[in-house]
Amino acid sequence: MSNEFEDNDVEYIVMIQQVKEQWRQLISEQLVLLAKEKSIDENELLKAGPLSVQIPPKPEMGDLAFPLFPFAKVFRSSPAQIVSMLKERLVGVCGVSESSILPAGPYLNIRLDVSSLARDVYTRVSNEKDSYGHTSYLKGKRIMVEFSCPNTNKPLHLGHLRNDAIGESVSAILKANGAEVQKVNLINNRGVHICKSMLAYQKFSDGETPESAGIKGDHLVGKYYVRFAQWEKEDPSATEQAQQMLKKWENGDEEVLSLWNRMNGWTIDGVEQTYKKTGVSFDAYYYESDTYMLGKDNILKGLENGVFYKEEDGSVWIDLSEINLDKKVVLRKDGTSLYLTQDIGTAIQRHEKWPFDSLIYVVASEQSYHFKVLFYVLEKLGYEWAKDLHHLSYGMVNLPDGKMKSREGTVVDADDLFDSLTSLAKQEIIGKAREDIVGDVDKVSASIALGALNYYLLQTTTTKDMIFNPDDSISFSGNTGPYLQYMGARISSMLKKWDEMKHDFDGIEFDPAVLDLQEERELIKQIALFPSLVLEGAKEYNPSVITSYLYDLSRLFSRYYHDHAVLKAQSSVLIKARVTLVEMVLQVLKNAYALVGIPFLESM
RNA sequence: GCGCCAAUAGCUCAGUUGGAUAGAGCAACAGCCUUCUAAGCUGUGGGUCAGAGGUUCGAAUCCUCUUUGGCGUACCA
Repeated sequence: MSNEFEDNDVEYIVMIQQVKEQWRQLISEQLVLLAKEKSIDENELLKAGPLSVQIPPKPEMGDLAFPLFPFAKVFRSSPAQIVSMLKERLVGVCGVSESSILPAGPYLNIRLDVSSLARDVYTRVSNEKDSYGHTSYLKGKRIMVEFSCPNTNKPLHLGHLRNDAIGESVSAILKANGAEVQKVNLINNRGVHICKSMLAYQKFSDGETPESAGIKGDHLVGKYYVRFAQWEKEDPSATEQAQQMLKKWENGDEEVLSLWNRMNGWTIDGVEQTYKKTGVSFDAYYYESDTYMLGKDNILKGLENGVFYKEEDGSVWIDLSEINLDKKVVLRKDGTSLYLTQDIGTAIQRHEKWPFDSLIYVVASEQSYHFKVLFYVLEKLGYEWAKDLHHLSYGMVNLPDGKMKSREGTVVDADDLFDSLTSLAKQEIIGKAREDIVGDVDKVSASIALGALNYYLLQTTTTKDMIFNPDDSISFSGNTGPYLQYMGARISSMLKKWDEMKHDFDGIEFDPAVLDLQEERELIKQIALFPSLVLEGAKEYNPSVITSYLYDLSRLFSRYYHDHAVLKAQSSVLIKARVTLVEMVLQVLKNAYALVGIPFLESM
C-alpha cells in the first residue's frame, strides 16, 4: 500500500541507492553489449526483464547481488556462465577492479568501495546532524493526522497507547520527509455513554471531586462509568434514564450541561496528564459536541440534492450499492445525529480551518467499514478532497487470554502500566547502583519506561493485531527499547572520555580507509541506508520500519564495540576513524529514536 | 450468509520489487565482568512458513480453493 502522493518532481537522494543504481546501469549495459556480440535480438533480451539488484544474505558474500537466472534462456547459457562472461567484460573493458567482483554461482556479487561511501556518509551526517536521514519527499504537503480520540467517560487504556504511539510516530516520520503536519485530537464528549458516568455520579458520588478524593480526574469519572454498569444490572431503568439525560443535554438543560462541563473537564485534565507523561501532544483539538450540528446541516443539504433519501419514518439513508455495500442510516428518525454524522461535520470543519493535502485517521481496524462509508458520503456530497482522506487502520491489542473487556475488568489502564514500567526501571537503576551516575533517577526511569513502551507497541507491523504480554512488556533485556537506549548511553559515555583526550588528536583527519573490518563496513552501510527507511516509513505509514532498523543498527554496533577497542585502538588514525564512526552511529540512533518516541539518554 | 484481515520456532514478532542455507528476542542449556556501562557479548538446541493445487528457471512472498482465528456487516461510538 502506498499513499496518494506521486514520486515525480520529488528529489530525494539516497546514497546507497545511487550506488546500487550505478552498478545496475553498468552491468545492464554490459549485458546488452554481450547480447549484441552473440547476435541476440534486443527484444528477446528485453523479455528477460530489467536486471534486479539485491543484497546478499551474508556480508562476506559482497554488498550487492545481481541474480542472472532470467537471462539464461536468452543467452542459452547457464546463469553462472553469464556471470563469468560479465566479469570478464567488467574487468577487461570497464576497468573494474577484479577484487570487487565476487561471482557466486548464478549471482554476480559486487563488493563496494565502502571507504568512499563512508566519506559521503560522513559529509552528510556532519552537515545535516539532527536532520540526517530526512528527505524532501513530502515537501510542501500539508498533512493532518488524527489520533487518540478519547471518550470523556473513562481514562486511557492500552489501545489508546498503541494509537498514540502510532499517531506520534507517523507524524514524526511524515515531518522528517518534509511535510507540514498538524496533529489533531477529537474528543468524544457527546453521546449516551458520556451520560452514563454522569448519571452514576449524580446518584452515587456525594459530590466528591478529584481533589477531595485524591484521584486523577479521568479515573474518578471512569469509576462512575463502572458504577453505572453495576447499577444497570440491578435497575433495568438505568439505560432509559441515561437516554433521558441525553435528551436533556441536547435540549440545553442547564443542570445537565454544567455537570457535563465539570466532568469533561476532569477527564480531559487527567488525560492531558497522561499525554504529558507519554510524550503525546496535539496542534489542535476538535470536540464532537461542536461538529455534530454541521454534519447534520450537510446531511439535510445532501437530502435536497438527492444524495440521500428519506424513509417513511423520517430517517435519512444513503444507498451504498455503488461501492458494493448495503445502505446506511445517516440521520435518526428523531432527527438526531450519529457517529457518522458527527464525523462528516468534523472533516468539513477541518478542511475549512486548515486545508490539507491529506488527512490520516489513525483508528483501529474494526472501524474500516465506518471510514469506507464516511469517505464515500463526503465524495457524494461533492467535497473534492474526499479522495485525500486515509484510514490508517491499525490492529487490535489483545491480551494473552484474549480480548480486553471492560466488563470483565481486563482492560489495561494506561497510567497503571506506565507507572509500573517506571518503577521497574527505577528498581533496575538502584539494583545496579547507578543513581549517582544517572542523576535524576525519576526522570530517567520515566524515559526508560517510555522507550520500552513505545518500542514494544511500534515494533509490530501497524496493520496487524498484536498480543500484549505484560511479562514481556516489562522486560528490559533483549529486543527492547532500553536495549536501544543503552547503545546511545554507552556511546555517550565513551564520547565523554573522548572529549578529555581529543586534543591529542587535533592534527589527525578522518581516514575512512582504515575502517576495513567487516563490522565497520556493515555499520557504514547501515548508516547510509537510514534515509531510505525514513522514506519507506512515510510511504507505508509504518513506524515498524524504523524500529527494526534501529534494532539492526544497535546489534551491529553492540557486537562491534564489544570486540574492538575504540579509544584504545592501535593507532591514532584508527582511533580517530573509529570515534568518527561511533559519532555517526550515535547521530543516527538519535535521529531514529526521535521518529519512534524513544527518549535519548546520555546515561542510564 | 456476505465483506475485510490474518495464520512463520514452545511464546512474541521480523522477513524488501518473488531469489542463495527462512531470521531475531523471550524461554532452556553452556560460556564471558581487575578490559570504552554485563540493561551487554558468544555458543547449543528448536521450522511440513496452516493445508492442497497453480503461475515461475525459482514461492513464506503472487493466484485459486480448503481449514482455523479475528473484525465488521447497529437508528452504539
